[in-house]
Amino acid sequence: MVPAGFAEERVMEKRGDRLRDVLEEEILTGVLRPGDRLEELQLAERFGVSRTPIREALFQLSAAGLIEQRPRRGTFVAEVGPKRLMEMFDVMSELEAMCARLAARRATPEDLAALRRAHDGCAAAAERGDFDGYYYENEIFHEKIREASRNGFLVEQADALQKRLKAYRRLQLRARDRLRASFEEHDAVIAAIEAGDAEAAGEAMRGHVTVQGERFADLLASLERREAKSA
Amino acid sequence: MVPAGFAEERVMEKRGDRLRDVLEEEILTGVLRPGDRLEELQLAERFGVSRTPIREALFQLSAAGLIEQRPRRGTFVAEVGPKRLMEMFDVMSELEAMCARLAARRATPEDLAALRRAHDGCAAAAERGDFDGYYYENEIFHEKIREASRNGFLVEQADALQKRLKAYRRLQLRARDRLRASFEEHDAVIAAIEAGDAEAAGEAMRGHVTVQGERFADLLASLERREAKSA
DNA sequence: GTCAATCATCATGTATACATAATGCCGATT
DNA sequence: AATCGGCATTATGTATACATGATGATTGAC
Repeated sequence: MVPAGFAEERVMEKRGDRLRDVLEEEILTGVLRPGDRLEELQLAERFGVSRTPIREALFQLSAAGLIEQRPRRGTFVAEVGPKRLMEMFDVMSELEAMCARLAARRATPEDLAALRRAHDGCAAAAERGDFDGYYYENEIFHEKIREASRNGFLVEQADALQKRLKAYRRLQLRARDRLRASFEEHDAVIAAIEAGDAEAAGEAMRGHVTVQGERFADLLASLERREAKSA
Repeated sequence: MVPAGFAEERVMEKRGDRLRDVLEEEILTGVLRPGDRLEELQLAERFGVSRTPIREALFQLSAAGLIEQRPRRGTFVAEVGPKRLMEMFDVMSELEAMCARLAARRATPEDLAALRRAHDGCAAAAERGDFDGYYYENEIFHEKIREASRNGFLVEQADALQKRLKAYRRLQLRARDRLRASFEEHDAVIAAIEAGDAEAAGEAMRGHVTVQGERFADLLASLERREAKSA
């Protein structure tokens, strides 16, 4: 029987956990690209460890959906087609909408202040046409809304799914008008949350995420068509 | 590079996968109860394998949220408190509501027929006051709605979360009136889906799942209070 | 020259051996 | 008597050795 309550115990991290973080980062940033093979021996040599912790890391990434393990065949960075990407964004939209609805009902004054700061950060980045900056501030904005939902489990789920989708961010179109449109959508969301209008907040957020997903999926589809033609 | 399309390849299952299934079943059915310790050596001996595939199984269960691994300390069947259980049911409600909404829009005639059959199964079980039977038919009903959403990713997420919650089903109250109330809620859901009213279907489903979650959480809270008192 | 079957190669799956940190016992000290 | 600290124990973390199935290259038949 394990004691019911365990506060902040500083726990030694396993090698596998650190390796997972490194590999995850490389997948999310595109150093490792969808379809790439991950060979255990090669990774073991690269990191100077045995295969055992490597396998642990791979299992964790596989469970997170970032890689795909095919027994006896090897493991590969997950490839997501347009159809599935759309499905994932549909769910993401819903989770984010739920966060926004709950945030509208439960956000504390501190939550609202943090949210407003993040929004201002987006504004500044949009103003100067700073795409990378906007991307960064945008993540904070969404994160603050999630936190304001005051549902820890929901936050975990949303974060996990966002990670899976993040690997496809490099498909993002860098259109100036999209930057402004995104910001205006944020504006509608934050206004609804501050007004305590849960339904409006949810709807605004759903639309905001969905349009982003559609753009990704369209672009991905066109890329795949091009590849198919050239192959 | 992995081939883009891989049809039905019969793949050999790993031992770890089979072990995961066995342990999962034992957790979901309550043979292994929240807080129970899982010792690798002991499990290895029990199943007649080495620790390696046992560890694989544990990693998978850990990722699924069914167990908790604390480095150097051991692994335990996950314990979920009332607060977190409520959070999880809130998310479950939302996912199921989303399934219902999508089902109302996209269900094929075959989907609707299967759904109706499942509903009739529930009716029969409720009629004869068969709690176990209703539980079984109820699962099919929900599963059919999920399938009718035609969003494979959503179905996966909903299934995964349902598994995590399933471990708490033994808390279910066996009240006859709850059986009838549940059935009537189902009736509202299926009516809205058949009518193609997405919003109504979603709302009906949300309420249906939420009320169930509240009952679980209340019961769990009362159990924990009792334990705390006796300790 | 093409195709298919056989076999060598190698990455993955599994077992075992070794390393190390957490746990609990026991005795010494206050 | 109670508490602290050291030591033995043991389960987990890691490395290595062995087993096995997938891959593809070679060879032979047509």
